[in-house]
Amino acid sequence: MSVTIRDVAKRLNKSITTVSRALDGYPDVAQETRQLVVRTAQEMGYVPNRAARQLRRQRTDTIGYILPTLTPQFADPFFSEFIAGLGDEAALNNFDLLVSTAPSGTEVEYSRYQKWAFGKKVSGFVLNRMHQYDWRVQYLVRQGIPYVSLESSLDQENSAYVEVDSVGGFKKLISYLVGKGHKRIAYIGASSDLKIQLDRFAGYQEGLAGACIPFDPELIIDGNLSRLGGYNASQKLLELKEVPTAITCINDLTAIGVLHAAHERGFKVGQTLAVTGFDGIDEVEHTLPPLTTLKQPVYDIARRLVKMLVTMINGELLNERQVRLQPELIIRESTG
Amino acid sequence: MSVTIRDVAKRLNKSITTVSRALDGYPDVAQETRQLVVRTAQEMGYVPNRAARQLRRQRTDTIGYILPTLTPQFADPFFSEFIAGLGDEAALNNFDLLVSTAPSGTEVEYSRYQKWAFGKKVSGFVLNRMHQYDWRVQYLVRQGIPYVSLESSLDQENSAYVEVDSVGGFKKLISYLVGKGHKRIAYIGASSDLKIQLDRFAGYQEGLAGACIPFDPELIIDGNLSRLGGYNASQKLLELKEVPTAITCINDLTAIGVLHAAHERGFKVGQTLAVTGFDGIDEVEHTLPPLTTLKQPVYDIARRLVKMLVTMINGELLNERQVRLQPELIIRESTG
DNA sequence: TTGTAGGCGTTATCAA
DNA sequence: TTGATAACGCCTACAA
Repeated sequence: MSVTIRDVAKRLNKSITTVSRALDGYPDVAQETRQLVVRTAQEMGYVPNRAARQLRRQRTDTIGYILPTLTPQFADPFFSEFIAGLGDEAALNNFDLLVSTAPSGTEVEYSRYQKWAFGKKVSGFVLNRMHQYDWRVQYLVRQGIPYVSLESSLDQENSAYVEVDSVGGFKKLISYLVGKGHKRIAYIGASSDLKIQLDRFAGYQEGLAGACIPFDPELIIDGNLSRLGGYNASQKLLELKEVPTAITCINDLTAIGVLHAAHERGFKVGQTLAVTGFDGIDEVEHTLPPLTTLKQPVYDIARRLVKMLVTMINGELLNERQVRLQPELIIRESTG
Repeated sequence: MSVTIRDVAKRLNKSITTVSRALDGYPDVAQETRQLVVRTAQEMGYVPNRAARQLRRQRTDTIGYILPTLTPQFADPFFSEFIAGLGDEAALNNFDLLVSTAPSGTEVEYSRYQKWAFGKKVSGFVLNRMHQYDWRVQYLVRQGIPYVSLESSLDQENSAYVEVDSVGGFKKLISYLVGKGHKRIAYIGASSDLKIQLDRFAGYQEGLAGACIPFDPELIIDGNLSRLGGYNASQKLLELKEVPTAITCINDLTAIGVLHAAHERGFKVGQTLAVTGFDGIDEVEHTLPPLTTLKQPVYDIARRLVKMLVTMINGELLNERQVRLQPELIIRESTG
């Protein structure tokens, strides 16, 4: 059995009330008493029992993150960095981080959220991979449970979120490609209810329009956000009678698949074909050739999100509910 | 306020005892009552309060995983897959997964473990990235806290763990390379107190010995397990008067860095230079050229570990405390 | 088969 | 400045 507050109190011949207050830094304890209590507690190795504290305080100091997976075995470096950011910032604020996974948009996902929300296990959620209309937002709003998200959804006006300016970023990217003489620019995206698809695709279209390049639906394919998806999608693009000179991708993973396919078919990426990604995961610094991409500071975003969420949970005022960041265009050899 | 067991009881004009037992599947409640209770609870959206349950039961049904990081911003696909496995299997067993991060071997790491262990927040830990002698094992054994690990350490005879046969795998790999005519085979590893370094390097040495190839210390470098580390380490190897014809790496990330460096220096990987990895992360299926590697089933391993840990926590007998798996040699173009 | 009651370890209210 | 005491929501011996 581990040592409880009662043990400490007994040892000191004090009431548990006093011990509790001394430890929690209430002002109405004698200096002397406080020091004695703190020291003794330390000596005895006392650590408050979380369950008891939570039950009494009616708050858990825990935040939840349910990883949206496409396939069970997925390996996306984006997420390990994201989780590291969440974990670090949570720890810094004396919060715990509860993690689970669930296939996006399924019953399983719903029940996971419900269990944590209703069981009062977490005080708030971090969401990402948002949909244009996202049931998670609607659900949490209805339940009055705090949440923050990476990317916004349209369900709730005043949500707190961090968002990277994908539209602007992609426009910049297209301008850059156009500046290099590209006119036939393809886009490999994802399911159209995903916020990142909407934004990045919009940026793509606006970019083309800005350069007066007509939009060609033949050049748009769904790549499922994965390496394999990019690989397959680009096969089709590279088989067109009129092959594109540039392939832009919704994320880095997709682009990696494209590089693979292009190489197999003998395209010289960076010379006869330009390829770009989005995210800026470490890995694409070392692809062959290194990949031009739009980098978002994933780790910092994760930390920022947690900080915002903690503020909300503590009932404090959030001075900046909507944070908007500019992705950084990193030009590497894949675009010549 | 969310709905409690009391609310359900009141609605049914039953005692909370009956409700509790009906829900937990005790045999001593009437069929009829049970169905009624279950249905009503469902309707009312009742979910047991975890804190209360934990406090009462004196167990947390939570397992902890503290991600060992080298740098804060790290992005290792290995971990996202590992965490997904932990999360899925935990959920399946009605356990929660608490995640944090800490730089390996620091004070911070120690205090994180201590906090979770002492605060009774987790019932057990999953460890990985083991050291030959690992303070975590010693600590947990001393505290009597259940744990399982990916890879073994020497601290405790009878630990429960899952381990991939790195030694055997690497030997097989070396034989394969030797069979292709390689004689000058380099090895990029990591800090020598890591279990994976010990094993994989041992496999490398045994492999050479088996083929009667003398060991050349010039061909051994530390690559820090990262892409950048592999990139830097291979620079040195490729500058030797007598350049190696094959470079084997402790993990896939390292190998990716090597591919990058080799390409920059004009080596044709797969022709004038062979490169191999270890882990079998998805990403290396799409490198240029695709990478020969030893694949371990990360997702399944994670699930298996959780299953073992849960068994231990539940006080049941673990029939197989030491699980040993064979990595699968996947031959791709990077070795010709 | 069902209900009563006590207590898990804390914190908060109130009185001393 | 301190202490007695009552919850928080749940589970479980024990009684009915």
